[in-house]
Amino acid sequence: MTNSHQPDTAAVSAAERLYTVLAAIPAGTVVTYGQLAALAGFPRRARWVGQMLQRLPEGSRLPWHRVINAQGRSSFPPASPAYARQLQLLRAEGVVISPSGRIALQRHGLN
DNA sequence: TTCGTGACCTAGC
DNA sequence: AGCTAGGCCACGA
Repeated sequence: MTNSHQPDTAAVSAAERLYTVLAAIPAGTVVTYGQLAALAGFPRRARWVGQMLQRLPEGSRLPWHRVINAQGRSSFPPASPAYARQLQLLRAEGVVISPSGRIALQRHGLN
C-alpha cells in the first residue's frame, strides 16, 4: 500500500464484520442475504453480501451454504453443482428442503 | 466518472 | 405456484 487515503481500511473492516457474523450462524440455521447484511450492520446491502460470498476463497471455513435468498431458496441455478452442494450441506445439518428446492425456515425450539 | 453487472429484495400480476 | 418489473447498492472496467 504505497499511498493514497485509506478507504482500504474501511472496506476490510466491513468484510471482517460480515465474516464474523456469518461465522456465528449456527449449524442447522439459515439466514437470507438481507438478514445477514442487517446483522452485520449494513441494511440494504444484500447484493454486496452476495458479491462478497462469491469472491470468497474455497478454503474458507465460513458457512456460506447457510445463506439463502428471501424466497427461501438457493440463489444458484438448480442445475449447477453449487446448488446441489449447498442443499447437501444444509440437509446434513438437519435443514428440511422440499423437492422443489424450498428451504424450511428456522423453527424456534429445537437446536 | 459513467456504465454494466449481479450468490438481492419487494410488489404485482 | 411461478414470472416480471422496478428499486437498491457496491464493485470493476
